Amino acid sequence: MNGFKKRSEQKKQAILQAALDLFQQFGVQKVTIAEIAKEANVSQVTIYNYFESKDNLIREVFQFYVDGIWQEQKQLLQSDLPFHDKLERIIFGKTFEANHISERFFEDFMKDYASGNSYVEKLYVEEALPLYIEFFQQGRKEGFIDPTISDEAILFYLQMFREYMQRSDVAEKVLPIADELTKLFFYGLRGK
Amino acid sequence: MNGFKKRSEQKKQAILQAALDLFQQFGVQKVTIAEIAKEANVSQVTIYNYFESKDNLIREVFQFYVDGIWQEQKQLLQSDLPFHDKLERIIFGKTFEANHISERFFEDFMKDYASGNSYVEKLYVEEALPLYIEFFQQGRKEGFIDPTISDEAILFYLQMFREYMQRSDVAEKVLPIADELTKLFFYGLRGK
Amino acid sequence: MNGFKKRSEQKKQAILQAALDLFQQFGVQKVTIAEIAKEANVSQVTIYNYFESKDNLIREVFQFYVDGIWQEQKQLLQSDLPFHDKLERIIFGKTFEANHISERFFEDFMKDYASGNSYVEKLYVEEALPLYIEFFQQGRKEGFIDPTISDEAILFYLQMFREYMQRSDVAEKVLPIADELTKLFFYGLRGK
Amino acid sequence: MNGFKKRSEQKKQAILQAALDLFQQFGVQKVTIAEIAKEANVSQVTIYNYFESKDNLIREVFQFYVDGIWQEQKQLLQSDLPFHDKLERIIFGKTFEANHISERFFEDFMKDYASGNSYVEKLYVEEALPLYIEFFQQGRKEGFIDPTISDEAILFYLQMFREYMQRSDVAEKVLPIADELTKLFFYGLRGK
DNA sequence: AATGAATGAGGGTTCATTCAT
DNA sequence: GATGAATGAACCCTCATTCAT
Repeated sequence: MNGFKKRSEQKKQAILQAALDLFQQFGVQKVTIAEIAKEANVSQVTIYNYFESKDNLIREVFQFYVDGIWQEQKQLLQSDLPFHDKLERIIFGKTFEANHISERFFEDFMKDYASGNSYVEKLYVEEALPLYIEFFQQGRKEGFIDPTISDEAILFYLQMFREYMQRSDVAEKVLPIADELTKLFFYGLRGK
Repeated sequence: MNGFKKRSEQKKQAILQAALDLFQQFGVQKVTIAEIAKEANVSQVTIYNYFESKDNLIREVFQFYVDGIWQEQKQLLQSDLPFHDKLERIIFGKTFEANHISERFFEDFMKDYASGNSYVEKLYVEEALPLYIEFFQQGRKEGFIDPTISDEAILFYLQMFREYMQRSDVAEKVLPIADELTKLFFYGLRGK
Repeated sequence: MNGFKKRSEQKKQAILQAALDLFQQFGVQKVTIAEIAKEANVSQVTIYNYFESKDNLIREVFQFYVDGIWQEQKQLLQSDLPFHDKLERIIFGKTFEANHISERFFEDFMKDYASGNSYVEKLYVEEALPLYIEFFQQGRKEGFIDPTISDEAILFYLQMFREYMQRSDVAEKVLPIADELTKLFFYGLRGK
Repeated sequence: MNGFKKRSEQKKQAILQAALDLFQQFGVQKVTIAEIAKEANVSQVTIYNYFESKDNLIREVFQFYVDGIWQEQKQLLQSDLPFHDKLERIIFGKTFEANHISERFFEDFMKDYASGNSYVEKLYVEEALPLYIEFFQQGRKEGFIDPTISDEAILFYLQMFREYMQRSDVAEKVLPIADELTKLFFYGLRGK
C-alpha cells in the first residue's frame, strides 16, 4: 500500500469512527455531516468523496460497527474459557466498563435501513450462528443448559439479556444486582 | 365542562393521538408538525396554541402514552387473576395481538428527554412500584418466586422480558418459542 | 375572492414575474431561488409553498410566459388590421421597443423541459394554429401569399423570422435593415 | 514538434473535443469539469493545467468550435460549385445528416461570454466577411440576388436561415418542407 | 507534467416556528 | 380560538478549484 492509499484509508477510518461515536451519542438523525466532518478533521466534501451520501455513510458505519462487535464476540467464543465465564462476559459485556455507551445506534439503523442489509444477515448466518450453536453444545455437555430447550430459544434468551444490559438507560441499575441477575439467568424466577 | 372546553379537549386528544401514532410508526425525529396537523385535522398553529413547541408536544405525548400503558397494567395487576396468568400477560402483553406496533417511541423519548420527566418518575414511584411489589408478594406466597431474590432484581428481570418482547424487530420471533421462553423465565437456563 | 386569496394571488404573480425577468436576463440555470425570492420580496420558503420545487417553478413560469405572449399575438391576429400590417407586427414584434429582452428563456426551457409540456402543445394546436391558418387565408385572399405554398411552410417561415428577430444578440442589427428584410420576406433573395 | 509536445497537444485536443461534445449535448452550465475529465480520460487538474479555469476552457472550446465550423464553410465557399448549390448547402448544412446535434452551445456562449470574444470578431471581419461578400457578388452576377439588397441584409437573411435550420427543436420539421423553404428563400412569401 | 485527494462557497430544500387575519 | 401564509435557520449535497505527491 503506497502513501496515498495509506493516508486515504486512515481518513476513511477516522470518518467511520467519528460518525459511529456521534451516532451512538446523539442518534443517527440528529448528527449532521458537518459535525462528523469536524469530529474527523476533514471537510464535508471528503465524506461525500468516500461515502457518496449520508444514507450510504450510515450503512457503512453500521457494518464497521457490527464488524467491531463481532470481532470481540468471536474472540471470546473461540477462547478456551469455561462455559460459565464465557456466558457472564457475553451477558454483561462492557457493562462493567466505565465508557459504556448507548447501543441505540443499532436500533436506529435496524428501524430505517433494515431492508437489504444482507451484510449483517450473511455475517450472522454464516459466521455467528455456527459459533453460538457450538457454544451451546459446550454448555449442554457441561450441564449448564436444560437439554429440552432449543437453540433458537437459548439464543433469544441470551441476546435479550445481552442487549438489555447494554441499554444506556438501564446499565447503571445492573451493577448492584448483577449477582441476582446471574442467578435468575441460570435458575429463573423460581430459583433452584 | 362546557361545550367550548369539551370541543377544545377533543382537539387536544386528537392531536395527542395523531402524534403518538406517527411517532410510533416513524420515530420522533422524522415526524413533522405539519404531518401531525394533517393527521389530526387541525392547523399547525393550533398545535402551537395547545403545546407551545414540538419538544413540549413530545413530552405531553409521552405522558399520554405512559398513562395509557399504565392504565392497562394497573387494571391487570389489580385484577384477581392467578399470579401465573398475570405474569404471562405482563410479559407477552400485546405481542400476541395482530396490530402490534413498535415501542421505539419509548426509547426515543428516554434518550433525548430523559432529564426532567418527573412525571413518569412520580407515577412510577407512587403508583406502579407499590402495585408491583404487592404483586411480587402474591407471587412469593404462591410459591412462584425464589424468596432470596430482591424486589429490585425481579422488577428488572420482569421489565427486561416485557420490553424485549415488545421490540418490533423481535416480536415476530417470539411466537414460535413462547412456551420455551416461559419455561426459561421460571426455571432459567438450567431448567428444573 | 377574499383578502387572503387576493394577497396570495398577488404574491404568486409577483414571484412568477420576478422569476421570468431573471430567467430571461440570466438564463434558467444561473438564477437561484434566493435571487428570485429577493426580487419578489418574499422568503425562499414562500416560493416553495407555492411551487414546490425549482423545476416546477420553471414550468409554471414558462406557462405564464407563453400565456403572455399568446395573449398579445391573439389580440393582434383577431384585430381588423390589414394583412400586411399584421404581418409586420408579428415579425418585428417588440423588436422596436426599447426594453427588448432575450427570448433565450424559451430555448432554455424547450431544451430541458420539452418532454411533457402538454400545456404549450395544447394551446398551440387548439388555439394558435387555427388562428394562424385563418390568417393565412386572409393573406391568400388579399394576394400576399403564393398559393402554392402550404400552411406548414408558411408557419415555419413566419416563425423563423419572428423568433430570429427576437434573439437578443441579433435585435440591434435588425433596425437599420428592417425595410430590406421586409422586402426579402415578401420577395425573397431574387426580388421582384 | 517533439514527442512531449505532441502528446501534450493530443491531450489538449482530447479535452477540447470532449468538452465540446458535452457542451453541445447538455449545455454549458450543466457540464462539470469532472465529467469533461472523465470523457477525455485525464484528471481534472490536467484540465486546469491547460486551461486555468472553466471560463477559460469555455472560451477556448468556443474558438475550437468556431474554427471547425469555419473550415467547413470556407472550403464550401472557395469551392467552384455553382452559386445555387453553395447556397443550399450553407442553408441546410448538416440538417440532412443523421448525427445532427444542437447548436445551442453557440447561443449559450454568446449570451454569457459575448464581451471580449475578439477572436470570433476578428475571424469574422478579416476572413469570413470578405469571402461572403465575394460569394454574394457571384450570386448577383449569376442573377440570383436582387441587386437592390445590401450585403448586410443578405448576410442577415442567410444566417437567419442557416441558424434556424440548425436549431435542434426545429430540424426535424425542415425535411418535409425543404423544397418549399428553398422556394420561399428565393422568391419570398409572394412567390414568383 | 500529471494525478488522487481535499476543500470553500454556494444551491435547493425542509422544518419548527411566528405573523396577520 | 383557529387558520393560511410566511419565514430564518439549518441540512444535504455539488462544483469549481487547490493541495500534496
